Amino acid sequence: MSQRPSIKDIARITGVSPSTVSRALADSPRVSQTTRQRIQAVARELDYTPSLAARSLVMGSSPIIGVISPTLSDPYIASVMKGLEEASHDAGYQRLVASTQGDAAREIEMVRMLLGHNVAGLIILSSRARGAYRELLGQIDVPIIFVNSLHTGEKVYNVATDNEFGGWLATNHLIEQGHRRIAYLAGPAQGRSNIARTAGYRRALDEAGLVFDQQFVVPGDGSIQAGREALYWWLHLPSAQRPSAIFCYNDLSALGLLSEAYQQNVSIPDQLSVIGFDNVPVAEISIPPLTTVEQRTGELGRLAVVTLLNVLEDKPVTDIFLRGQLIVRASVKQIGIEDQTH
Amino acid sequence: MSQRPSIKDIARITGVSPSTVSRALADSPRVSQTTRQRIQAVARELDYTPSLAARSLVMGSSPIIGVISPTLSDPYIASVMKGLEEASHDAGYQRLVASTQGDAAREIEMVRMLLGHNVAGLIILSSRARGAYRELLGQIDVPIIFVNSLHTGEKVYNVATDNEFGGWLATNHLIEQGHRRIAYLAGPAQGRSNIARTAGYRRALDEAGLVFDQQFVVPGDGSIQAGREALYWWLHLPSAQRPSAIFCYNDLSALGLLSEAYQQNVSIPDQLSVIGFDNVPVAEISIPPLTTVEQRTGELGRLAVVTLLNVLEDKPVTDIFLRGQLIVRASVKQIGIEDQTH
DNA sequence: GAAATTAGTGCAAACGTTTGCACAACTTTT
DNA sequence: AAAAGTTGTGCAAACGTTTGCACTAATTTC
Repeated sequence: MSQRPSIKDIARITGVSPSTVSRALADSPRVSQTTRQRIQAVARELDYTPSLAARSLVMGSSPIIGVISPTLSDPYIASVMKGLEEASHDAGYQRLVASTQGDAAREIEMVRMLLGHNVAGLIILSSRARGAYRELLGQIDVPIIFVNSLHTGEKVYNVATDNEFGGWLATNHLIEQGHRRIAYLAGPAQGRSNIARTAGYRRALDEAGLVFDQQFVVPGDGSIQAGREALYWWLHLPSAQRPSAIFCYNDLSALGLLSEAYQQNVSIPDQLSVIGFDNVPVAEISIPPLTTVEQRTGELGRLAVVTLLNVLEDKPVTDIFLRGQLIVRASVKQIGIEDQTH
Repeated sequence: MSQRPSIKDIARITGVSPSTVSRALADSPRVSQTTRQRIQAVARELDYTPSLAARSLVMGSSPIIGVISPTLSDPYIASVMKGLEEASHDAGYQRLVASTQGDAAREIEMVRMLLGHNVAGLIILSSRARGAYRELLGQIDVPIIFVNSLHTGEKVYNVATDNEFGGWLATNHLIEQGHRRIAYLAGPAQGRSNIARTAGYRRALDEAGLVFDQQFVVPGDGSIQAGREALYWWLHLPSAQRPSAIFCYNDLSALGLLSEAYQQNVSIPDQLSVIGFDNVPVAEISIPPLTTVEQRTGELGRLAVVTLLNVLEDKPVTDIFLRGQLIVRASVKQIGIEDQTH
């Protein structure tokens, strides 16, 4: 009641030593069938829960995965978390989750705290702390898995979306649909994923023999608002210079653009084709439904855990780059040759 | 490097006892200025991080809040989490987060695990385990805060959205806009929040002298799909019997309805007014933008932490019921008397 | 039937902290 | 100059486990 029962209480009641209780509860073969059952019965009776603090102290590690994320309120993160949660639970691990609000200093502070808990490993989502790790990484002796941010080091592994490929896939789809004037609504300028998606965009253009035009890269930050502003950018272009299609850094900004287009009576996809990235749940019900490149977020989380577990078990591990598929909906229009010559 | 430095290492280096080191690091006044600084310098030098397991063991509790949630991938939960995270971080607490996939048995398992970690308290979101707690609650000596699910017991407190009020607010708004035939697209039938919103819906009808008609309560589960199906329910009604407005259990199903309406050329709000519940971020960019009742989710999370902290500090605490405001956008149309007489 | 093995159990140390108590060395009070 | 107080430090116990080692008793082997 007031105090949780300990192994000693069980020992006293059953008349054996604490060691025997410990072994019995761990189903050790070194304790007889009968005493084991007696002990387990008493444990159940007392509603015994082991002190994980004590166990962690003596074992030097605990079955907890430390997870660090810049935020918890982003649907992309939420989905990664879900995969993470399922996989870790199945493996008998719990998660200690810390969020950093995108603050690099706080990220490092969190790493230290989690290490103080003897976590078995660390999974870090979309790390914001670039160089800051350099020093720390060497010191840490638990494995670290970075999700969607690339780091190197001993016991450091990566699970990431192949953003370059995704960018290529999206752009290439637009090209295949006949588009020749294709803009890119960018994400956070310094972000790895934005840089990679931009690279994929350029490669697709290059392969199709189209010239890359910096004018067609619209600055943005992945927000709904950025999408809205992109529409005004488009509207203010002389119509002869307007792109016929735009690849958006993410679904959220694509949806913002769609919404504003509707308000301003710009018809999507008739006047402008739009493609997003992520395949968030609501992309399915936008007007028109959004064509996008899926990001296998749940899988990302799941694989991060699998990788971590493999490292812990000394199995061979390699960095993983996940490729998403194109999800074709209705925001991209096929156009003929005549449509694009101005 | 290989082993994290302990308090003993610092003691050895500085030539004092472990006790003194412990006190120095805790900024105890019982240790002299000079030794304190020397010790702290060495600690910083060694990159010392305290073993939280050891501390938790000796102190009998640790600055961790156990959080249990049915899922992590729902935007509503994500937002509550955000408020929770901010408030707890500011108070110097960490969170151990477990999710249950809505499984009551697993929820109880998680409670036990978290207790094994000596958590300072428990915050449980949208609990699915009804009666199952009865027995457990008495045993637990840490405070428990339930968010959006009502429980009673010693050291048990509630922070919840006033769903009855919200249901009333939404329905009343429709009535004020001239609607007389108002449907309700329900959520999970057994869910507390659905029951409360239904009650609010009925009360608003009653107060306006309108008769409640069970035919106008459409079964659903809060999913996008449920919203879609609701539109077909509406379409298949003889037009004379159709409601002019529908209050949806949540935004997600309202958005599903909106999307399907667009596909089927049903004009919202001209043919049907729609109001949601939650005010999720994308409600702002739906077509048309969704009128809804906000749920102050971040606040819910923040208040859960505040309540927990107050209990821990023996301050007086009461259950909290949060009321959200009406967010008027464009999915509800004002209609005159003539429009509703069939 | 003695020797060797096996099965079942207990002892005690260890994990890294915190903290009540004791103690020594000063400093102040009387 | 003795008594009383203050300041800074150390000792040792405690928290709840796990586990190597030792021990006894029963069983098997020769």
